[in-house]
Amino acid sequence: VVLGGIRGRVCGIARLGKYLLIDFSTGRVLLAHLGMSGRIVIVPRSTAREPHTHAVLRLDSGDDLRYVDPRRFGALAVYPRGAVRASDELRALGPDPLGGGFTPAYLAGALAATRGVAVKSFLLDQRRIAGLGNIYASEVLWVARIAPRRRANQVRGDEVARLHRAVVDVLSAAVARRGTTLRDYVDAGGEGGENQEFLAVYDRAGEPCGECGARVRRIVQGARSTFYCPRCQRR
DNA sequence: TAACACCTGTTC
DNA sequence: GAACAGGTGTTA
Repeated sequence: VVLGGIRGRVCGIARLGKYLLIDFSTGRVLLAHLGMSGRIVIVPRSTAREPHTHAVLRLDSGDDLRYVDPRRFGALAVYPRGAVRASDELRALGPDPLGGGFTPAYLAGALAATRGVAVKSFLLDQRRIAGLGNIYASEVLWVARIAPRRRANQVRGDEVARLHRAVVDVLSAAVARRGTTLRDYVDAGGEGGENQEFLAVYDRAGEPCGECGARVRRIVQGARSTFYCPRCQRR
């Protein structure tokens, strides 16, 4: 597969929200989003090609960088370096909690600016905060002790401070544990992460809350599963 | 703001 | 066969 004439030396790799940015010495940037089932793997060129391999970059090392995505919800794009930030993909993203700009004051303002949306859905909105997905949204709210159906613009004061800290802590911990592997996720070396062993509520409906022992509940919000503790997260 | 669409694979 | 899955964009 030809990727917009990508060539040259990889001179940097960065992440913004759920987007991976691979910087090439020739002035181009490969933007990748893994969607639900995407993987980027680096394997010897002789390795048999997996089904659903949509793109391959030949590396001088003799390895291939392969983009594999059975469900095809992910995407690849190439931009000149100077045009990446203004691209359709990145233009509207909110601050990344592990980058700059995600402050308690920002969060308070973003929450207050909403109209009636549930705080769980707020956390999933990449225009407000870039990088939280369905797993971490539930985990964040459990850590912050906020009920998922709470209206975002009703979250105030000390709750905002707890929410801000929870967002940063949950994401930092997940990255430190190299991701959450429930089904598909692996890193470029094919290794799964460890964070799934530390999930408090996600995918744990019916199990006791580690804090209070109440049964974790599953509800559906915006067609996505939400998990929470009905005792620890009363409001 | 909710529903649905886009896809394939896994599990019940 | 149905329900479900880590995401997001469009439509009503």
